[in-house]
Amino acid sequence: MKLPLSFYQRNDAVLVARELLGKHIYTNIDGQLTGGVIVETEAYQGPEDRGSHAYNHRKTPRNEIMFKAGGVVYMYICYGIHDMLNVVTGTDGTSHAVLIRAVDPRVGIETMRERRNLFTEDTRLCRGPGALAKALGLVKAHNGINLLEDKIWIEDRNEIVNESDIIASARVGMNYDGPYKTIPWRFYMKGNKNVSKPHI
DNA sequence: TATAGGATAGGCT
DNA sequence: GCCTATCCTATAG
Repeated sequence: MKLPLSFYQRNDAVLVARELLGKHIYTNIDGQLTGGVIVETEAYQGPEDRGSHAYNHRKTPRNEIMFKAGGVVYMYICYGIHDMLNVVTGTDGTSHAVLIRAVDPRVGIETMRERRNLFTEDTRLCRGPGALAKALGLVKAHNGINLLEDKIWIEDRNEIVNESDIIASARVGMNYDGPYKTIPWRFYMKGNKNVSKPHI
């Protein structure tokens, strides 16, 4: 059921990002099981990718986990407020990763609402990378956790995702010029209400 | 050591 | 649609 290490350790983060759509992500944190279906991802691929923290082989205390073999989690804080969840991919020494940007919530919805302070039906529950990390109970301290352990993991439940239901577009928040600003490495499920804005 | 700015989200106009 | 909280990190001096 859990995706095997071989899924993550391919040296093609763009392919992994696409294939993570429709997979089920779970966390078991503070005794609470929460999870849902991944509906939006972004790929960050290699030292040439100007959008990546590992651009130009940059390796710092923050991002060194990106250089590990695939199948572990890379967590970092954005804008001083939001914890971001990434899945490290590729073989040892590469710096590929996939940012999980949105989840269709399925399990432990009450727990996720409490963590998010949303107490009614609200499509914002896991919409956006900061939102889903908070709903799933993930913080920077979870950096480096292996996806084959029992704190956070991803399962293939044999749900078919049609190619025609996948939209590829430019990644969000790329504030610089060059080809990596517009390269279509963001993937999301067409029409899904849990996909973050902007819808381009 | 100092400082600018970020792979965002939520609230307000 | 615009504004900004909030703080860690990367980078320059």
